[in-house]
Amino acid sequence: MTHRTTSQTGITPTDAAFPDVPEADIAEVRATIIDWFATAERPLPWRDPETTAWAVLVSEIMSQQTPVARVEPRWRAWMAKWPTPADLAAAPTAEVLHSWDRLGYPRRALRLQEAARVIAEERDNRVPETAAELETLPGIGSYTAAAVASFAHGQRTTVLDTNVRRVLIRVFAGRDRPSTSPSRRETQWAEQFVPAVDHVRWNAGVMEFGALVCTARSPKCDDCPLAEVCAWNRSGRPTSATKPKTQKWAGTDRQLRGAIMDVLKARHEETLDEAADDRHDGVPFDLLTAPTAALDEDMVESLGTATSAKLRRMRDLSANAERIARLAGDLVSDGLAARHGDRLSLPR
DNA sequence: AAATCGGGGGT
DNA sequence: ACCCCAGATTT
Repeated sequence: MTHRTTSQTGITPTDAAFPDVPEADIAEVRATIIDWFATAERPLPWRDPETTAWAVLVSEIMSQQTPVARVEPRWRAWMAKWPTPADLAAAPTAEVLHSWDRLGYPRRALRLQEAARVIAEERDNRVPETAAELETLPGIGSYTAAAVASFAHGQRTTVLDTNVRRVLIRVFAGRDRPSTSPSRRETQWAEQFVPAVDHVRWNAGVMEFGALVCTARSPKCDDCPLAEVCAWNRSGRPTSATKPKTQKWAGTDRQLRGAIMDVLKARHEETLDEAADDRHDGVPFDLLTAPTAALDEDMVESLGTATSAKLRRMRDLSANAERIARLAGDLVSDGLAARHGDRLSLPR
């Protein structure tokens, strides 16, 4: 017998991992979440009706893998400095990275500026409105594209971040946490929960609910308005297998790059100071007096895909890069250099 | 599918 | 110490 259960549309096949859900349950959860959101919503500045689409986009990029509470002050300063895509597009990359400071994943700052340049130069400084168009921009994947299309443009999209995935998996599938990354099947499954109307408030509300109530670590099930409907709660909140261990920090490429960034950002500040004083005559060229343009290249080189092999290449090919590598090595000498001699080869 | 990419704060 | 955070991109 081959009869598989199908959803009411007859289009989406289902399995035990992503089961069919009665329409009555979906309706109840939608209403509960939207009502809860109306009373519990955090007053995040990018939710202000006056906020531009570009400002929403910036908030989403900054929020990738970064707690919203940490993003908020940084977003305010960033938007005050570069209010439009054209403003960011015209900024020196060194200044962009310096302003990004320690938000983490500095490659996001580079992609954001690349996206700003595309929008400014090819799209008349206007943020695309559809998720498909947004996803063609650098640094914008499926989540960010859906979020910007929904929150900035009111489009009906399926916003599937870590919060939404956790809520849906618990409430409708009875498991404690989603897989590492969403499958195509999961995305299709999640689409059915997005209502035809109020989809923006659903998207924002279910995300907020995951951030404030249905949290990963200590979910507030005792005070949860979905406790009676939630499949996970009803089945006793079983826990699944442990996730793979998180990557080490000490002694890795990431730590070295962080040290390099610290050096370069400090030198960048000194460069700006000296430029203001107009007294860098006769000072030999080194990292302390390198012009901003040179720092641009070096800072970019030290980011993202710069592997330890690449750093070795930098040291060999560029006198300036050699100084950077040496400075970075000095900075972490107690850790990396001590364990690996004078090489910048690092453990994985 | 698995690796890689930062940094900080909560537990 | 370990886990998690409004993920994206490369291998």
